[in-house]
Amino acid sequence: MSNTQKEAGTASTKATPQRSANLPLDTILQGECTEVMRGLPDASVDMIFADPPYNLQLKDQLQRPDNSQVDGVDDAWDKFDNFASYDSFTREWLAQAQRILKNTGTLWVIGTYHNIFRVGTAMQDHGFWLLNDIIWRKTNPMPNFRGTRFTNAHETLIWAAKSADQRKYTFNYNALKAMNDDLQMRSDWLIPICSGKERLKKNGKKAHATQKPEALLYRILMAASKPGDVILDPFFGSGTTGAVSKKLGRHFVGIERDEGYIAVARERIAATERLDEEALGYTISKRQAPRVPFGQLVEAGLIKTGATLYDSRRRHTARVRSDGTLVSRDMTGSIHQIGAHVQGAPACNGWTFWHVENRGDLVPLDRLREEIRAISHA
Amino acid sequence: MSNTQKEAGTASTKATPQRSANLPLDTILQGECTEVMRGLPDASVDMIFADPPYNLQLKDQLQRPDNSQVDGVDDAWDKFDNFASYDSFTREWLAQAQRILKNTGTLWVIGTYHNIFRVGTAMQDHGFWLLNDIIWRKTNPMPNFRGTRFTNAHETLIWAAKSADQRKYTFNYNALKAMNDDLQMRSDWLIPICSGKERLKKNGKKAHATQKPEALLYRILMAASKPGDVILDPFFGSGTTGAVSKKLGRHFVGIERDEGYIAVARERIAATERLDEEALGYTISKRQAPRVPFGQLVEAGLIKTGATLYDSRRRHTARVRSDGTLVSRDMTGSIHQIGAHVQGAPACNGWTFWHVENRGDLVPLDRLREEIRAISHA
DNA sequence: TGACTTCGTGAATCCAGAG
DNA sequence: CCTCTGGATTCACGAAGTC
Repeated sequence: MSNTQKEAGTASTKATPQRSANLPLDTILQGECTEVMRGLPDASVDMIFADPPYNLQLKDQLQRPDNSQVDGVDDAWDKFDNFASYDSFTREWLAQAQRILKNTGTLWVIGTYHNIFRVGTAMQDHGFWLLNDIIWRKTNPMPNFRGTRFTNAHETLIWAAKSADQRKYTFNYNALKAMNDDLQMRSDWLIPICSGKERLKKNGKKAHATQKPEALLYRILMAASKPGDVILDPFFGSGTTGAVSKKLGRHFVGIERDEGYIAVARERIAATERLDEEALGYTISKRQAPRVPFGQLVEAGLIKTGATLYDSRRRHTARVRSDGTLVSRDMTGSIHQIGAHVQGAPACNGWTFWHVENRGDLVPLDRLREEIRAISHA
Repeated sequence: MSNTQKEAGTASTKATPQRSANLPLDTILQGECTEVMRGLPDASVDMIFADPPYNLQLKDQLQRPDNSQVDGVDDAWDKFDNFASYDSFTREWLAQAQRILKNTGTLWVIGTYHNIFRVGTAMQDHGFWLLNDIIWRKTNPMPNFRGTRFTNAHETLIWAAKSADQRKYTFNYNALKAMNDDLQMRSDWLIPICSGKERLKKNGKKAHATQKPEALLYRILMAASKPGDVILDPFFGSGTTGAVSKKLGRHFVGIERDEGYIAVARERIAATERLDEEALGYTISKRQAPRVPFGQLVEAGLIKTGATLYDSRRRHTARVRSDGTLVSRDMTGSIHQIGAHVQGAPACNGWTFWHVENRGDLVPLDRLREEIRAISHA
């Protein structure tokens, strides 16, 4: 720690931020969000979760960029002025977020209709590439007491990659699918609001007005980060991001202005335990598994040269050559090429298309590949 | 019809728009959205539903795992050079929409993450007052075929009043509550996509790439318009807004550029029938229902002078005086005032707070009021 | 007829690595 | 930049065909 950012609880000095060479892990930095972010190194964090102010009472929370006070003028101008200052605030922290994020990293922002449209627009303008907007559906929202509107029963999250050409972001597709009864996870998530024992209290009152449920952060971290990753939360608040990061074996970096919230968050995180390795395990996708060429199955003797392969309905056949290529009636090539060829399809995954016969049953090549992987892993 | 806008099928002339004195009801005006809107009078429509282009930025053809092609939106009307040109397009039609809308009217816009943030920002900048964002959750969305993102399973609607000081907009709270098993309607709506018989075909192919389900428009019109109201749809497309407006006894004004879509929509609307009065009847909002003073219940004998009232947990009591005021230990006043007083609350709805005892059970005053209304209505 | 299977399709910013 | 290739990847619903 060598600059204006300071670890929670230590004294602070106001000075020009100097960029530190590396990140202080699993700590809370006290200070203004944008200012502290300026001190963090380029391309250093794997994921950012941001829960910025929702712009509900802007005058109390924000000032113009030049720190001047917003005057009481007529409503329309006043409103425009508020939006403008909120926008500049948003664009400043987004610019820092984009700089700090690794190329493979993604940004999550949560908000409501008061602010989320402005945040989304700013993200697009900065070149973030939107991947999804996610709807957090609340099982137990506060009703609309006056009967003047619909129950505001959701909040919106925006999930974005660093830029349009960054397509290699972290997304644990299969883990999320597993969490959803083996169906692709959708963009609408049903999660209760934070209440009961999870809700942090201080002197009998809620410690933070907008504490997010851990289940929400759990799903986000499971989806878009890996164990050991560094998660930045520039609006740390009561520390939900830190607590869930610790639970899931991720590192966190929190930024928070309010010393009171920091104290609450530190205590909370200290009381949180990392889940054990078994609980941390998650479904990895085939994409992450080591590549196994088909020829290796022939080499290993799992498939014999000259063996006949069939598709699942025995409508097509091909024979295996010693170099791991296939031959059909009029063509030779890879398992994929021949699979595509016999079907007249533009492409084909030979691993799932072709089968070998075993005591009358057809076994897909994919299963033999799994055996190879299990052996070489052991 | 006296200006550049023209009814569907008639000849058109390009000329400077002159504003017409009144609206051509239940017709489709052919032309560019903003240009045609310039010809419509100020403060003349009760509700606007807008389904603008989403500005999707699709690159290559997408194939399903079975190698079939996805028939994506590649229409010219969805092509914009960049965000700036989409924004100026948006701001132009929004400005007209705001001018044309009655003070009591509301605007609905639908979109996805590709465009909705820009639309929402522009609406706020124009002074529209956002009332809710509504999530249309699709029961049967298209999956993400590549396993690269979450299933994009929803679209977002923004519902807004004309300006922050327009609070007397139309909202049929009770009708919506009745549609939702007597629970307050939430901001997330589960509705299937438009398919099957409802989906309009032309030469065996879908007539419009983005036809909206009638159930969606049904709920919107039930919520935010009254029979006889005028509904404007500046992006009329296949005419879902027109068809549902006719069904529900509303008038529509459609604007559409494409003659082919107009032909489809006209035929569709001609084949649509207005629902009968019984089906049309909906719960009258309590705020619109005739006001029933508490004293009227006393007058009617439903509550006896001197009777004791209780809150639902019998923690507080008050006694009824003959003039319809209540008396607690140290104060007299209306049911609302005394309800607030005994709780130490700033305000209280006495109709739901206070109960009378009936054979040991507590019955809220609200239920007795409903009886009065039923009697006086008959 | 009925149960069962197959096929088509929907507002979609939808691949990664080697050479 | 490019091209080429391996190979990973889908849910709900309606219509039509099959047994």
